[in-house]
Amino acid sequence: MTDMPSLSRREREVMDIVHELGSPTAAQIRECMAHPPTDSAVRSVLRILVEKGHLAKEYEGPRLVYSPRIPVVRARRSAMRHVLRTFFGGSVEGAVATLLALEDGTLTDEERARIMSMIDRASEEGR
Amino acid sequence: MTDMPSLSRREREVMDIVHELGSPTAAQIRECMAHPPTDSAVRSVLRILVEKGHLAKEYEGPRLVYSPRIPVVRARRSAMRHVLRTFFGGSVEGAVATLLALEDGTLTDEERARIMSMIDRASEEGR
DNA sequence: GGAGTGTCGTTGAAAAATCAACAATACGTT
DNA sequence: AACGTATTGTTGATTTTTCAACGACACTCC
Repeated sequence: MTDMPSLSRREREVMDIVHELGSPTAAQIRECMAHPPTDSAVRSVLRILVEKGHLAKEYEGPRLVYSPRIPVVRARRSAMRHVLRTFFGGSVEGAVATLLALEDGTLTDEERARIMSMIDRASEEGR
Repeated sequence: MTDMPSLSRREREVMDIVHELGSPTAAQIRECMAHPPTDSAVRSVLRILVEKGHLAKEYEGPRLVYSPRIPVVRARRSAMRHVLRTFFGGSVEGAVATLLALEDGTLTDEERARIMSMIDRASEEGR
């Protein structure tokens, strides 16, 4: 059904960076890597990822950029579902708890309000 | 920033399964794999993971089980922080939104209430 | 006892991934 | 034109990963 784990270590690293940056160039991707190999090495990975159908290559003005072929929304859902499953046993409550406790994610009043109303709406639609 | 993933595809798959199951045996791990290789193949990966210090091997009664050496709480935070960063640009609001929208995570009234109060508490403590 | 079954560990060969060297192209500068 | 620099794509060698084949051990059932 959902066969998509076939990404090597470098391939996954690159995919993550592309998701984080949106539509980066090869050079930008390289800059973001933990231990960047040669420029040509990065290009090899990029070529494979395009061949495998995970990345799209297109000219944005003069420069060549790479972007995910799977819609961001779907990728987000998939990633979130995965951590929910493997680290929180499917408990949305637990997941939200550690999300809120992350020091780097402080909420503004507006954000808090919007999240509240999201929960309200979710419970109204409650199947 | 000190990210040294250093896990191959199979290694990551096994680590995820161990996190999901808690303290599984080698056989249980194999059962959970998408495309399970031989029993001995699984054991090779397990041995590597113990050598690398990612898994601990111990006897639970008569049987040998494997468990993560990094505390679950820390692993959860780390995993959540990673998806928050790479898929949601650090937006807690966005992350909570897709979390609530996941079809497989339906909330009971109690859960909903607890999440609400968690958010309240978070905003009180908030800077 | 011994034949069958389940768990465990290691070895070595095949397959895949990683990467630097290289070649090709484009574009501006002198 | 000739040179330098930046960006791209490919090849092939090295390293890592993946995995089945084995061997050892414990235990059960006949």
